[in-house]
Amino acid sequence: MNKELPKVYEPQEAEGRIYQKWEENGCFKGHRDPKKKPFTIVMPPPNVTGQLHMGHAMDDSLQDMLIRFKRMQGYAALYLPGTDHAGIATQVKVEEELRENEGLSRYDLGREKFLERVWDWKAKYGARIVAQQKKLGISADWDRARFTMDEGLSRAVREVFVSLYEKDLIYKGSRIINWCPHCVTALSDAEVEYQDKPGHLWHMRYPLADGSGYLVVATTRPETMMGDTGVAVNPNDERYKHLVGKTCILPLMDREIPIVADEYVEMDFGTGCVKMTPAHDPNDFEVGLRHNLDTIRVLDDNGVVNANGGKYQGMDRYEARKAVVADLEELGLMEKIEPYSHNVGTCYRCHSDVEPLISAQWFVRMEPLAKEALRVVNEGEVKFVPDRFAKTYTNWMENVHDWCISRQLWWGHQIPVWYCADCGHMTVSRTDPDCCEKCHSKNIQRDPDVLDTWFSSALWPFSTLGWPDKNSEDFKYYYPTDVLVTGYDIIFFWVARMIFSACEHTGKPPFHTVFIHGLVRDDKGRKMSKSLGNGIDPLEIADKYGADALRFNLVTGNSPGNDMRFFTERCEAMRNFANKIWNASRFLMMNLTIDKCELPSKLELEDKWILSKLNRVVAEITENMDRYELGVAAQKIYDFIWDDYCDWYIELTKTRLQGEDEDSKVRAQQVLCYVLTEMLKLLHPFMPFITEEIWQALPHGEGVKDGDFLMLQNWPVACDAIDFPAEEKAMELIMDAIRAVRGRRSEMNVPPSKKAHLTVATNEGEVFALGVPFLKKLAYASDVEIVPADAAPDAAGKVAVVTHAAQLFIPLGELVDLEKEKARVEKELKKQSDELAKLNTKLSNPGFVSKAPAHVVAAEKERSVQLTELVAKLEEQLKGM
RNA sequence: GGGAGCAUAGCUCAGCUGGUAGAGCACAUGCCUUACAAGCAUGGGGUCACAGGUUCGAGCCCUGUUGUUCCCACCA
Repeated sequence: MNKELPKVYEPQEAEGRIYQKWEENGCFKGHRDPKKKPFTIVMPPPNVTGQLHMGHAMDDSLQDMLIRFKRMQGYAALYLPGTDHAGIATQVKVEEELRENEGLSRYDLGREKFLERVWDWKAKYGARIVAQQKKLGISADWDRARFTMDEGLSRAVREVFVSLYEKDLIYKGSRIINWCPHCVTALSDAEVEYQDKPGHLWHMRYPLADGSGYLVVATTRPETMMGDTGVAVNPNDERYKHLVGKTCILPLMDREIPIVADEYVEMDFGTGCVKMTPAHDPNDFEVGLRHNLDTIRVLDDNGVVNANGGKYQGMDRYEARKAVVADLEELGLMEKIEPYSHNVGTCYRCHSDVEPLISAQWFVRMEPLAKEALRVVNEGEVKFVPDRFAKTYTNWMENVHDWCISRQLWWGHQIPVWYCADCGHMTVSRTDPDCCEKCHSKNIQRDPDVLDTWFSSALWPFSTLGWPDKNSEDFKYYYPTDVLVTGYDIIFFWVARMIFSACEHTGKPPFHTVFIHGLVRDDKGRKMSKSLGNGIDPLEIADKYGADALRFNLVTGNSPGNDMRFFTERCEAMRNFANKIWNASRFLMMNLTIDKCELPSKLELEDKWILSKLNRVVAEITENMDRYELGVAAQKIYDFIWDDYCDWYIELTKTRLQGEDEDSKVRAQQVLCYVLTEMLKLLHPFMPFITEEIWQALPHGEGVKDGDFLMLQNWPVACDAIDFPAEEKAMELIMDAIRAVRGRRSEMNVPPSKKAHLTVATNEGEVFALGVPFLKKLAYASDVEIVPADAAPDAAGKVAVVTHAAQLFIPLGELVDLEKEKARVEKELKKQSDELAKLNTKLSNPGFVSKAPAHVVAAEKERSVQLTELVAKLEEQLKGM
């Protein structure tokens, strides 16, 4: 009945085949099962702009590990995938393509035709991303894949917009917003990235209108001066008190502007005089409101000086800066120019400098929404893992400004507002109106703008489940979802907005846990980016080392929330690990005569040892998974498989497998098979492909039918029946002896092929009697003689090794350099007696004995006894040399 | 100006509620031991940034210092 595994595991071949099997058999599908508890993860929808990068690979892998774990634990698991229309990002890409291929702009095509192109793009790249995720083994329910501009999701967007408007939580207003002149659209605060850039502080003279001299203003942005409508000073500034209420002449424009006093001005910065440009600076705007200053916009939507800019009209903002500076210098009005580094806002998509300017836009009123969003986090209804990110979240939420949601783009959810040309009324409606709701004029026009792409992402956890359809079975069963997995870089963009949106519209937080991970960086710690060209393609890695190796690499070696560096060599190590399991399984298959996987009733010492260790590792890994310590869990299964199972247990069973005793042989196979099966389950969330492949080839236990899959087997549960602490300890005594003998032989460069007689002097005779075959095989003993500890042979002419439980003697006298040997024993003795001295100091400390927990004291006492014995043995040994 | 992270072996990083410092890679030595040389065995290598404090006991908790990274914030 033994199927043979191919000699080499080829992930390239196996992964696609296995994935297809899973998919064909509906393994990924979420089923609403009233008898089961749901466990739901909504996938953060990747943009349809391009392809999967390493960050996605990590994000998706972590989610897949959680969902596979929960699925095996018997939850009704739903992993809901999808993609995001990604407003600006996608529109810009399609525009670029259009320009490069056809030399056209979107305006050449017109809105409708252009949008057709974007839909084509979406079809192409959306599909590509899904294919890439499948390569990584992502077990999402693809039949339910959603897109943020699907009909249902668009309905949700519309419902949310209108209902917020009705509650006066959405309004239109003219305010200073962040404007990207390159993308030609408004941006929200979150979409501005501040960069420290070197610039200058220009000190410019503004002559006083009464001809009594001039004052000097300092600015980083001289090109906005045409829009100046005042100069402000601090009311307490003795230098300028006499000027307040007077006016000065705006150079180059010859406009008379007032000098006002406002607390906003810092006396000790610059000159203490600040030019006020209310149309192009948020602070100046506020000051302007307080002092009734005019608002003059001097830059148009493309960042070019407009008709208000006098002779600078038509110049780009940077050209205008140069021209203004040059002209002022010529007029002798430039007092000085200082180098000055300052924070410049840039567009998060194209990194052009953002232009603050006054503009009529739509906003979400944040203060009322933030309240509940803060409460659910503060009261623990939503937990962040690691919890320090809760603070990041609350800090932001406490200081959040109104959210600018309108974008001057075409690709996105068009704002459901119609303006009446006759009465000016705004009709805001869930369904497209054909007339003004107030005056019934047919002369209405829809707002051309679309919504911020994050407006629809904010609804993702419930819009994907059927909301606002109140009768949606999916919504009723799966909502709220369970865990949201994402990087810390989009807490503000997305997590925060999902939380307040869900609270407002569904009355519940969208998930109970936010599992935050860090960024994947390159091997030098730099962010992977297109401009640096240092991105590593996850698909290439998966191709070369296997998706399993890639996933394992991404989950181990870093802790939650911290960035990780990506080393290709580590993938190699993980590939080697996969190979290790493969070969261990292959070895087992080669020796397999059983056709059923079940534990025998009679267990040997080494069987109990491995089972007991397995039992503990099951409990620990399960706990680690429950606590989102995926990296720790992965490390533990790695160690267990490699060290305990492969390096020890398989070696320990070889004698039996190759021996004459049929019963013992079969029982060894049974335990090997059982433990391997359990290990495969534990490893499956991390390495789904190879574990499935091996499991399919193994004989199975009760209840497993043909055509079953490992991915749907039950997660192991720890149980007392295979907990054998005493045997585990006993086995370790033998292993200690083996290690000790190996160490001695290795130091003396004795090859394994040279077997030697081994004498074991011990009080644990019974245990060591069981260990004879292991000592023979693994400690290279020709034969083993066990004597009581007090009957230890004379060490003369022998090499002696000492462990806590035994003294071991090997007659290798002629190979030993006696002086070297003596030095070694002396060193060992010193080490051990130092340790013993330290321990005894501790034990003689009354504070320790009385205050430390009893089990700790007991353990230390026990250790002291053992160490005392060990030291005595070593001293004795040294005496005989 | 606020807030947070990090500092542990040559490198990259783990170290869960304080109780004998770990892994991978690299390095050294010996092994083709019939699953695996993508391997096996053995070994070297750490004042856990610094200074205090709490504790019987600190890599872990507290305070401060230094270095470093990041986030937020309207100082022209």
